[in-house]
Amino acid sequence: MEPVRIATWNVNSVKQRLPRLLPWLDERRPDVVCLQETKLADDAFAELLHDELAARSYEVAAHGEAAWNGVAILSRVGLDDVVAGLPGGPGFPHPEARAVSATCGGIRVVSVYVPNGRAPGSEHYEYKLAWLASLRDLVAGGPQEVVVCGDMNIAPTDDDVFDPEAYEGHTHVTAPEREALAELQALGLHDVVRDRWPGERVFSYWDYRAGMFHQDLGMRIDLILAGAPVAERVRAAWIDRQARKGKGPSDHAPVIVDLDEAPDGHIGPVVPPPSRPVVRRGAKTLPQTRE
DNA sequence: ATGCCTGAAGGGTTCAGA
Repeated sequence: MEPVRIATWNVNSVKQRLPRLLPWLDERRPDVVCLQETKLADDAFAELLHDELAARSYEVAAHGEAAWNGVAILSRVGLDDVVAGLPGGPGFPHPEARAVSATCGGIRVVSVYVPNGRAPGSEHYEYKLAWLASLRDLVAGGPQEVVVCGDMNIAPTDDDVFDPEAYEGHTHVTAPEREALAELQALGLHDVVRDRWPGERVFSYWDYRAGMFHQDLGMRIDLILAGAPVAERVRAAWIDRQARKGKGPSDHAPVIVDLDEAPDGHIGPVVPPPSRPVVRRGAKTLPQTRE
C-alpha cells in the first residue's frame, strides 16, 4: 500500500470555487478528497468537472442537489461500494445530499456535511442531532478502517472557537451537539488534527464578513475523524490556511492528513509537540445574526 | 439596527450560511 494523502474541503459552491480547487489539487496532490457544499446536481457536477478530474486521474462519487448542500469523494486510489446519503437517516423533511461513502485504498471514506442547526431548540437543531445519531449508526455498522471527513458544524471544545463567550446561545458549541459528536468519536474515532496540535489555535472556518479571517477569528468545525487502524498511520495532519487566502476563497480551509504506507510497515504514531495554551484575542462578539 | 460577505434561484428580492 502506498502512502496516501486524504483531504476534506467545504468549497462553498464547487462551480464558484473551480479557479481555486483545480490549482489546489495540482499543488497539494491529495489522493482522496472529500468535498462539501458542492451545490450542484450530479449531472451538472459531472459536466463541470469530469474532464478536469479525469485528467488528474480521479474517480468521482458525487451526491448533490441543485443550489444547496452536496458532497463528493474524489479518489485516485480506488473508489468502490459507493453509498449516497445515510440509509434510513432523517430528512428535513426529505433527505438532503449531506453524506456519501466509498472505499478508497482499503479505507472506508465518509464525506459529510452536517446540518447547520440554525438555532438551538429549533426544528433544524433537532434534525441536526438526529442526523448525527444516524451518522453514528452508519459508522458503527462499518469497518474500523474508516475516516469520517467533513464539515461537522460543531466546534468540539472551547479551544476550537476564537472566543467561547461570543458563541453563547449559538449552535456549534452547545452541549447536545458536542455530546452527539462525542458519541460518534466514542466508536473509536480520533480527531487527527487536534491530536497532532493539542492546545494550538487552529481554525478551519472564518466568516467572510468583518475581516474575521484577517484577524484569525474563526472556529474549527471541519474535522478528519479516523478509526484506530488509520489513526496509527498518521504522519501529518494540518489545516491548509493558504487556501483561505487570496482572491475568491471558500470561507472554509481544507484539512489534510498524510498516512504512512502500510499497517505492517508503519513507523508508529507521531509524537505530538509540547502543548501550548490557546491564546485568545480579538472581538468578543460575532457578526450579528438576523432574528 | 445591522447578514458587515458570499452563493443561488428566480425575478426586480429573498433565503441560507455558522
